[in-house]
Amino acid sequence: MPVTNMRATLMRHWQIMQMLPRHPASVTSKSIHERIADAGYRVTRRTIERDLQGLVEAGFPVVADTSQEPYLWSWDARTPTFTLPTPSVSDALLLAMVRDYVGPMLPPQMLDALRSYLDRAVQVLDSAKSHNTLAGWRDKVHAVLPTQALIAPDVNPEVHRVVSDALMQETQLEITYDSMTGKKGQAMTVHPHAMIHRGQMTYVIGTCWDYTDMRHLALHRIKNATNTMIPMVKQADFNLPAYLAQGHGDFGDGTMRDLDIRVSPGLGEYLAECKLTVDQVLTKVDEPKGWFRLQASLPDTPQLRWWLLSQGDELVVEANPTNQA
Amino acid sequence: MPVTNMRATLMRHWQIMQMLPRHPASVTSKSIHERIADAGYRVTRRTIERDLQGLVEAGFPVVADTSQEPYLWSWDARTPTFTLPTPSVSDALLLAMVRDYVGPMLPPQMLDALRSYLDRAVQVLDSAKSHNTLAGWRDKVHAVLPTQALIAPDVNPEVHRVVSDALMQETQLEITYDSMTGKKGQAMTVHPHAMIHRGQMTYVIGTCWDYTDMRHLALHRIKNATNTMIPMVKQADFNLPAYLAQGHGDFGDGTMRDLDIRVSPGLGEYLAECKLTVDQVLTKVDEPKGWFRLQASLPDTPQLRWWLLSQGDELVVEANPTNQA
DNA sequence: CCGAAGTCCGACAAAATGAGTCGCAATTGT
DNA sequence: ACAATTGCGACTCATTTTGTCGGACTTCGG
Repeated sequence: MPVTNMRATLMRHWQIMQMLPRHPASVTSKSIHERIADAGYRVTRRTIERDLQGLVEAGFPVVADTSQEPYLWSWDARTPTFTLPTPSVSDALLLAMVRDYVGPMLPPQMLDALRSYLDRAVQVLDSAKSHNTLAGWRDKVHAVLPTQALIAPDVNPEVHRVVSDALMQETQLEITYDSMTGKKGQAMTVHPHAMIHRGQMTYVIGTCWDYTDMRHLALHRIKNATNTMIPMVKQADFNLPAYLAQGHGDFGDGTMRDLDIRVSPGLGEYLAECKLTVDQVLTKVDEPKGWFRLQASLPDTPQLRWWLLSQGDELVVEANPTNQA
Repeated sequence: MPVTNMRATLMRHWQIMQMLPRHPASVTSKSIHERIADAGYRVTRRTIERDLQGLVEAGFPVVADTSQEPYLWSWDARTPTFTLPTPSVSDALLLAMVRDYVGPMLPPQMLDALRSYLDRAVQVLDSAKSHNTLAGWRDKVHAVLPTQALIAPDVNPEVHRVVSDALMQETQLEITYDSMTGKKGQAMTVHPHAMIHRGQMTYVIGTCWDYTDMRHLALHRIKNATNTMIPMVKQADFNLPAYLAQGHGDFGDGTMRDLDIRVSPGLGEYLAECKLTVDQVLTKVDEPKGWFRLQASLPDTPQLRWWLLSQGDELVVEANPTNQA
């Protein structure tokens, strides 16, 4: 005597689809049944089995690994990411540009994670072409990078996945590492405490073996990684924000800097619109004709110094640059 | 006599959900019926009506504007973006970092388009916390911006939407524009030819009234925009890549530059991993002890010059900088 | 090598519900 | 004001869904 409410079937299918992971991850019909039951659907296991098969027959890219029992169900590895609601045309246009724009400046693993979403946008645009009068959007939009694009080192996606998992599960890692000093393939046991992205590089911050000092391991220099599933030894006093504030990882140390600079007319007009801080003060000066004086208070970071340097002769630092508030 | 195959209903529901736009855009049951029919589903309009109502009753955030007939159907404006397959934990971790990483350096409209996707990732992580042993992922990951974050000017989302639509539909725009020279709220008729993002700013490239010269209009200076739906007058010889190559928009002009520079030990090691080009040649030199010589051939862009300048005394240009191949 | 436990699947029957049809009332547009 | 559209309740029939059961097969452990 099924207690099926009106549209229970539709919702159940929906839920099942949400539970399926993308290949190579997978789930058994049993675990789906349990989770579906937890969600309040009182149906038989047989029904779940039929549902799964039904999804396949309905044309969804759902696959079962029947080489062993119990069968392992998952979305086909190549399944594009569906999104609902479907992005509107102007959303999609923007997303297509995001891809060109951030692509070159993102670490490659980050881009991989984004790509399936962004590709969806391109799909939408291409399919909208027929409905709408979408004439060649590719020729109409362009993105210019604000920075020089460096080519990021390759990170093995498998390594990235294993390291992320261990980080989240707080388990020990076994890795082989090509150290900067040239030693290749060194085997190490790592207790991962944190992960940071900096520029194009990704680092794991952790301790090795029984040592208590933190080391930075560049992800692209890790050649193999296995998750031992042994709980890691946590350094109780480790705290990422505090650690970074101490100057590790090229962050600012939280001190503010009172900037007082003189900028060229061109840069001045640019900064009037693209502000350095929301409360910056920009005033015209007479000395170099047409120039501006800009005062602002902002965190003192290496990036800021870089930026100041990179402006060349468009910018003159007025007050003592290392003056701190 | 319904000719319903086995899982046709599920697929039809799926299709309908894909057709619904997010509020405030909307569709009528009639247009859905037509498109569903085009997709090969031979069902009555009555069935579509029932389907829509069924989705609401099933708990989907689908809303109908019944204040007038025909009813207007859409996803609720606050509907978060669903994604299928659901991102895995390591995907989601990466996406959560993408948000912190690219957020400050993206033009705000771009970020808006991404946000709903990225928020989904955070959702996944927070919900995974219970299943998995996800202990405080927020304290474990961090992203450091590679560049100084400038605060981008605000763009009216409505303006952005209208301009994008006109660009895609090739129709004329009526806008009011605050020109750089100080003239405020000037009414203009624009024939939009292209849109570019450069740094934090977004520009429409187009002609105004009956003039034939291209103008760059900064999106954040457009205060109002209406799509007249009148077909635009196209400049037949306009071609975005060619136009940009002529130097408009601060692009390179396509010429290559043979770079021959000397870099400090620190920068050299960095560049060994984060290459400027795939075929760069990096060799040790003796002159300044520990320094490297780097040779590479790459497009000559303003960004490259900026980058060269920004390295300060870490870098010495060896050959004639304006030498072109 | 054998048995126990688990898994998949076909078959069957009863119940639920999906879907076509019709007609009426309300809204919209000319 | 009239014609056309639209939404919706009601009715009916047949398709589908779903629980149950049993057989065949797989896996695992001793």
